Amino acid sequence: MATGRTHRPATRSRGIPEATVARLPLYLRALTALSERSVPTVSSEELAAAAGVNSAKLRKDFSYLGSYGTRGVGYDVEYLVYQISRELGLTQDWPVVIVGIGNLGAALANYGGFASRGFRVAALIDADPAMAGKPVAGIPVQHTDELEAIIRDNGVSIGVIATPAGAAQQVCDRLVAAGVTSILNFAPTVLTVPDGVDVRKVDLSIELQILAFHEQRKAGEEAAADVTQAAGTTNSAVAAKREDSATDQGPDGDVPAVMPA
Amino acid sequence: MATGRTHRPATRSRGIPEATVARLPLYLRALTALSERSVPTVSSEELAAAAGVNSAKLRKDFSYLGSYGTRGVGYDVEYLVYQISRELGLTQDWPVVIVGIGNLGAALANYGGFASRGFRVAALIDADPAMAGKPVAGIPVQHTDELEAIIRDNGVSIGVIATPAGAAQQVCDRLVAAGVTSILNFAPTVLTVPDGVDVRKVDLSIELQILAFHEQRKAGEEAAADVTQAAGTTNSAVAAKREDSATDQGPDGDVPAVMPA
DNA sequence: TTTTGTGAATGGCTTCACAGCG
DNA sequence: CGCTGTGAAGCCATTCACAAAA
Repeated sequence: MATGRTHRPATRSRGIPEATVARLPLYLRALTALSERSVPTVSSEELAAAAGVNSAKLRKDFSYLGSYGTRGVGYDVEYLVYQISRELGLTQDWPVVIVGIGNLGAALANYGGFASRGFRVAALIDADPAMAGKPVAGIPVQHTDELEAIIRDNGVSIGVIATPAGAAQQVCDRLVAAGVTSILNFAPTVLTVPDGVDVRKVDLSIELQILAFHEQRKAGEEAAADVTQAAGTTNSAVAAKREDSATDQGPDGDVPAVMPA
Repeated sequence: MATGRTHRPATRSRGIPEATVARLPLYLRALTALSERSVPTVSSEELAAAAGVNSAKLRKDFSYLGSYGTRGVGYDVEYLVYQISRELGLTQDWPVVIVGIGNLGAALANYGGFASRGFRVAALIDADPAMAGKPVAGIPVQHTDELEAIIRDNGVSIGVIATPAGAAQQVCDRLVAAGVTSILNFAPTVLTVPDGVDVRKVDLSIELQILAFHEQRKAGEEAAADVTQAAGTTNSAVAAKREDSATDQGPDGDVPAVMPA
């Protein structure tokens, strides 16, 4: 952490913790669902349950945004939706390009949640000339040659990389050179970017490996623990309760660690 | 965190920090690349650079696994690959089912990294009867009715949910009831699971929203900061260097927070 | 001399518990 | 009285800096 935070006095204290930022989308989703059911207010307890966090954490998170609740009552759903949307920058709309229209890229292009809150797929880009012009999710694929022009013409600042690992760094460099400052990387590679560019990565095999680690641990403890288990099926039916790790219920979200490298 | 950690004295100290576990796959990938280039040893500095973390963190991480390095020299690549693989449980192979073979499910089925290290797609499952029998990535799709039988017959303990949000909880319940104890969730829903079941989620729109937050902040600071910027293009070409947030280079990975809910 | 392994210091996030407000 | 907002405490992770080993 360097200096920063000198400019813009802002509405309130600047510097929302990263962990909090990572949970805001979760709250927003839960609130949107409540809003659609026309629920007018919600308590920290209820909303926390819907978002899968505990209520103290939620209240602390909201306290960074300001005092938007009413004691003895709870939070106004509509108002909170607006405040969080604004905080996340979703009141404006962000043109996004997806580079690499293979299976995954196509899936992303078709993903509904993309178009919904504040994001708009400005272009699909692929290196395969045979793909050029072919529509995916109603949008014609353009060739990589056009990349720089597309970025500039559309004022794109967020790019999604869904290319094979080998092409990712090169695509990343071109995106950044053309003016992209936020990248969501689905390729299994560590991207190197200049200062001021944010990269987030989504990596299937890493997630699976983390699950495998815990799965293995369960198997080990199960074996060492109760010998109650009859010789039954070969299948590891871990039905027995376990008093291991975290108590917390619901997904805790990620502590993100965005790195303006 | 409850009691736990009574059974199995294990090779060394148990209890590897979650943050460390989340980085092991990253190290493993970097090491595998070195291994393929027949590099015999690597220093913490070099490996850290390849994995995108700093070297002190890497050394501390490895210290939880044991003392696998040689002072003055570094780490033996092959040996480390083996140790980390073993720690992550990748020396055995994990049958995995993917439920929901839409765009995303198909992309996952085709994803190479899946089959590589320790994971095997045991079955593809979809609720659409029209899909049944259709091969995706060389594997015939089976109907949801078969779910329980598939899990049991293949001893599956890891399930991937790629269904629409509305179906996710129901699918999750059936997976868990059939014996699955680890779930990777791509649906934008908070899953409720019994104790002892791990859930990890991958959520595109959350990642984008986090990027939007930082993107918005850049725009704000840019405006307030230098007025140097000529009236030029409408495009927000944030070329200027910034002295904001983290110093660290390379992707920091996620601090995962697996929640045995 | 080089580079690991690790106590100690630091910083951030979560949880607790309760004061304060409606 | 109910529920929010928040200081204080505790926990976990990162970073520092150096002693110890090869």
